[in-house]
Amino acid sequence: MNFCFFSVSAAETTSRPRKPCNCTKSQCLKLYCDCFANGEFCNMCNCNNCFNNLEHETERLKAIKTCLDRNPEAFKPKIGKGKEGESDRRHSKGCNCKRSGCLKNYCECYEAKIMCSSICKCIGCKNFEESPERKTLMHLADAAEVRVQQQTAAKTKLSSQISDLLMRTTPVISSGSGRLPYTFLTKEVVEATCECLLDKARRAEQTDQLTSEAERLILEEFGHCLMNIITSAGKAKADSASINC
DNA sequence: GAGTTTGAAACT
DNA sequence: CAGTTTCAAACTC
Ligand SMILES: [Zn+2]
Ligand SMILES: [Zn+2]
Ligand SMILES: [Zn+2]
Ligand SMILES: [Zn+2]
Ligand SMILES: [Zn+2]
Ligand SMILES: [Zn+2]
Repeated sequence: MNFCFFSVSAAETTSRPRKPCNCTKSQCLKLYCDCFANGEFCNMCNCNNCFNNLEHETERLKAIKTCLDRNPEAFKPKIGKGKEGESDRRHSKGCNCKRSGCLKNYCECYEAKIMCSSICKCIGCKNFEESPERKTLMHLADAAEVRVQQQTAAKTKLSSQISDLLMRTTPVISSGSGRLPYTFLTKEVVEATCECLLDKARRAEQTDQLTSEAERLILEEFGHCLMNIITSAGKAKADSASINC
């Protein structure tokens, strides 16, 4: 629904997007910092007293040496895995979880989307192939993914139909009155809007228990749709007016 | 957004 | 090596 096509411009033209860190006490020179741990400089991060940059080259190299001294494999390909002959995707050291059941992102195995293995020393692990808890979680996860995709699809459809209609009908609209052209309320737009709202309703039905809250969300979404239509109609009128003058 | 929970990394 | 502390992120409300 929002027409921002220019959002991904300056950020990652060359490198893949990395989540910015928020370190405050490590100066991004310890493995606590994900940027540093991945052998990368901090870029577009929210850290304080960051030394993980070219301006602190000396300190940085010193820190790297310290880490390497503690663990020579500290900066190795990480999750030691890949298709190395037989070695499946395995965590190099295994996790040591005690309270997460290895089914939350606290667990490095789960975070890497891999099963725990024999080298893990976790307690109460539910992150193994046959685990019912794990399967349930997976189901819920991709169900949510489907819902998001449906919502996105509905919004895209509505947007495209509105702009489509804008192209097709703009030259014809020339009513000089102060009213907006109601020709926008076509079958297509109404259907797309209903689809959008229905999708929102289905989503709310499964997440929010409170009916009043669900109604509020749907109404809010309707407001967005209506705003989009009104704005488009207004633009069309303005355009046709400028053409006539 | 504030506060809590968690486990890797660091330290002793 | 084991026990403790520190840390930043994941999570909860
Ligand atoms: Zn950092
Ligand atoms: Zn960073
Ligand atoms: Zn930093
Ligand atoms: Zn784990
Ligand atoms: Zn594990
Ligand atoms: Zn586990």
